[in-house]
Amino acid sequence: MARRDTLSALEREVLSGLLGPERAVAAGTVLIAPGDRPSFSTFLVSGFCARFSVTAAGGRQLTEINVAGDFIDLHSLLMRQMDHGVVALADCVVAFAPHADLRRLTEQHPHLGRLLWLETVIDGAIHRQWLVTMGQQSAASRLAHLVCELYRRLEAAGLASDGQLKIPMTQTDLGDVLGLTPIHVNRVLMELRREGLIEWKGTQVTIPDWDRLATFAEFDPNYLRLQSDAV
Amino acid sequence: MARRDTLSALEREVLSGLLGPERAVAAGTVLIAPGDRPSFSTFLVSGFCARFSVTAAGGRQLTEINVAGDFIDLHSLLMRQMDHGVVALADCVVAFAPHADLRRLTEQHPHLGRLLWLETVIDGAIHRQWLVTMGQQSAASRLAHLVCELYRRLEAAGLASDGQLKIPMTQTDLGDVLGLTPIHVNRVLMELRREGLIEWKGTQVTIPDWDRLATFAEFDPNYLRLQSDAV
DNA sequence: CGCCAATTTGACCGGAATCAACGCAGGTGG
DNA sequence: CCACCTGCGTTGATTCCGGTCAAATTGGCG
Repeated sequence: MARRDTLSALEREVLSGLLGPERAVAAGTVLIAPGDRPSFSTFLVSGFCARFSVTAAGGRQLTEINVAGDFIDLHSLLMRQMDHGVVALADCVVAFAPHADLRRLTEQHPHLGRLLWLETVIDGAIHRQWLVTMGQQSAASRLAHLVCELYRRLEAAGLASDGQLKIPMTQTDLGDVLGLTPIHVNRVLMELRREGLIEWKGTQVTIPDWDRLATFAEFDPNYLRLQSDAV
Repeated sequence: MARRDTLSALEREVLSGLLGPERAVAAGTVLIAPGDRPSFSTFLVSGFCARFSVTAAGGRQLTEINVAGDFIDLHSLLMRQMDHGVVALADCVVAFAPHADLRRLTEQHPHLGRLLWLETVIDGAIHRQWLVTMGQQSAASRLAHLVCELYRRLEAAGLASDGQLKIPMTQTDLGDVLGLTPIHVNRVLMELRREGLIEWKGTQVTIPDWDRLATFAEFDPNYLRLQSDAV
């Protein structure tokens, strides 16, 4: 969160005192089920997880990917009952921040409170951008856009550089993000490989030419608000 | 906002002091352009407007519909530069709340601040639900789902009842919400009419059998958080 | 080695886009 | 009053992206 605005020493101390002990979580675990009423918010220390909703037909839609450094259900402080679930896509380490402490923080440290608010607002901006890609872009552009977004976010977290990133997701997971069948994800991925836009082997992904991929994906990082911006 | 939690007399007074004079806005006006850095947030007194993004190919995606009683760019208090625009779909009346006043409010009245925060969090929940319908549902279900959402939200605002609501949107607008061409919106709408799920004449929409429509749309109003819930 | 999950490939199908008209109302001006 | 225009809604013919069904291949791991 420190990358969004400068923090005082006191503020840093308050933040670090917020989180309880760390806990390891295996890939595939449902961290929070839809309909839950958690009394704490979950901070993702490391790993990959995703917000999901399930439809009557059994389909699963992932609505956001969370990476190390994200609060994954901060909004449950305000919206008591979860409208979606959170699943670990890879092995994760998480830590919990009790809602009571978070609420006290917002009252005693308004600036930190605004930073937390900003985090939830950025989640909304990510959702909006995904809506734009879902409604207006081809399957290939959508996949490329997702890779661009993950690269920039992982880079900001110090987990990606030199066009290299790890995406610990199966093609089925990707389909659940993009609203595609895993078969079609595969076809589209092969197409991106043929075009030389992307290399993808296991979880290791390489972007040989960022500008070409970003252009193809119509990716504009503005919505991620990765630069510092006084709040 | 009063419908989300009970407010004290003082809080009601603070809220009502927040808004400047009202201003009428004609249908089609772009209230806020993408990239703007507004110094105030806009409250929609009456009318219909929508958040939108534009793609390189000239496509327009609407990412949320706003109805009377909504703050339409509250998040610009935190996220300075707009990641999207806001357009009036019908004639509207709006009023402005300066960011400076909003910020002071959050510091002096934490409970009201949390209610404002909740409003932005609900925007996120609406975005997530739209992502689910975009990724997992047919065009017909998506259109039905949109009608269900608008009905419940207009009902909460006292603007719909008895299965009757006004939706002042063209089929092109609907296509920009659903990610469809206006031609296909028309075909899908005719299908819903044939099935007796919906009547639609001009802006006047009738839902003859709510349960049947809600089932068809897989609509669960939970995400709208229309009931009161202490924050 | 054998199992199981994930990936890859192929044949075929269907929903939505595209292109092209046509109908219909409200408004405007001669 | 009627000719004309314009935006919106409706319909049809055709194309194509992505889904479905089925199966083969790869690869990690006990």
